[in-house]
Amino acid sequence: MRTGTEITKRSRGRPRGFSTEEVLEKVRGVFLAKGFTGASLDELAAAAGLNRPSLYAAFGDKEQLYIATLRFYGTKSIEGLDAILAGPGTIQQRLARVYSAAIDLYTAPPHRPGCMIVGTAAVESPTYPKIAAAAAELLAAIEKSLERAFAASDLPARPTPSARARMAGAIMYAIAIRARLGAKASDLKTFANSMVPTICA
Amino acid sequence: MRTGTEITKRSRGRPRGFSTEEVLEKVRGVFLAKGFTGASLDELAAAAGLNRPSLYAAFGDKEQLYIATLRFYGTKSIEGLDAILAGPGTIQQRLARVYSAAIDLYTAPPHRPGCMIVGTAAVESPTYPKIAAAAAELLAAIEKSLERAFAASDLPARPTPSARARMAGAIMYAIAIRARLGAKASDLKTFANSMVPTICA
DNA sequence: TTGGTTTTGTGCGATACGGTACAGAAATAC
DNA sequence: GTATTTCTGTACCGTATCGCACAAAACCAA
Repeated sequence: MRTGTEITKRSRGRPRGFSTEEVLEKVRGVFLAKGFTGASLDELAAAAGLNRPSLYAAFGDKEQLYIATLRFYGTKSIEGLDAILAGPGTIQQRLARVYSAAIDLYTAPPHRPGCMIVGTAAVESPTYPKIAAAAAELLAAIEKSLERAFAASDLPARPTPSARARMAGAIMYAIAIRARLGAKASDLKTFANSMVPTICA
Repeated sequence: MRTGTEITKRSRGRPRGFSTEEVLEKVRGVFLAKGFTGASLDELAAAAGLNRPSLYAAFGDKEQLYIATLRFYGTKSIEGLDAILAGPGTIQQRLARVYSAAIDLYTAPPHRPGCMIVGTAAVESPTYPKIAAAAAELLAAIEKSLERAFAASDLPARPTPSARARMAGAIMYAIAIRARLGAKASDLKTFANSMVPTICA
């Protein structure tokens, strides 16, 4: 918890020329396209609009910057997920909306990036345990969010909400993979729509 | 098809001190653990037991070596998949056997590597289109294999065999992701077993 | 104004990387 | 035996990489 952007205003020295969130947002694009290992600090700094030493001073090394970006991305995504699931309509309609929104993000031009967790964090897991832990934590949070929605729905008690959540999550991860490998958005939407009734059976 | 290991025996000059398949098998371990970008030619050559120039002469650059490894891995995997699906038992039993075998491979020590396509090829897709194409081709072949098995089963005509295959594939990819992020084999097997009746409903 | 404090940006250094040239070694063809 | 062809291994090149020193700049407190 070292946010220190809003509250901590009494900075003694020269103030920063950037906001942490803005930097993470810009850097995310590079990490999402190239992955953690494939993204160079030069590219990251250029995308963020600042120099390597500034990046380094603000976030530590590349791994910490990546994890901060991943957490930022994940938190935002889960907020979006919660928002859709808290919206109107049947659980089927809300789940379909979740998939539709995810597919739009996953297949966004020009890179069809898929999901940052599934598409870039997974590959680094054996080498960087901290990345693996952060990614696993985020996937768990995603499934918790889904589980809450299923538990609050009027679906039959079996399968359990957590089993439904694991299944719904699995479908989402598979969509992310196929998007990154080039699948068309329309095919993914057809697939997602065909899965919603099964998940909610 | 440039096998040239068994048939082509009339090599004019000095014979190779290695077999293509052996090298691909050894190199696969490095690519699987580190990914394409993360694996260095030094590591790959050391794992293969030969020097960089020999690797380079035999396979071209790193990308070609990776794609050859991916195709080799994928072809072997699909052969194994076909073999299990052609075995005895109900389609439910055979599908459960497929997942069980996959989970054993995906959670093998020491790295819990998951699947090479899902775990390492996906991240490179935006940067290396040829890798993306090879990976997508392999996933399509996996789903074709599953589709044949469903078509030959006595399951209801709806959902269609191809829809069942996409779903079964999606569950497999999700398992691969979660394995690489550290999920326990037992949890994955529980999940897989819970999905088999749904896929075969 | 003066001193203290933090950020910025240039520039550097050490290393690791992918890829290759080149000479020697091991086999076959004649 | 000699020539030819192919593979092996050392040694190397240019580049890109991560990470950091260091001085100048921008701000606050007194």
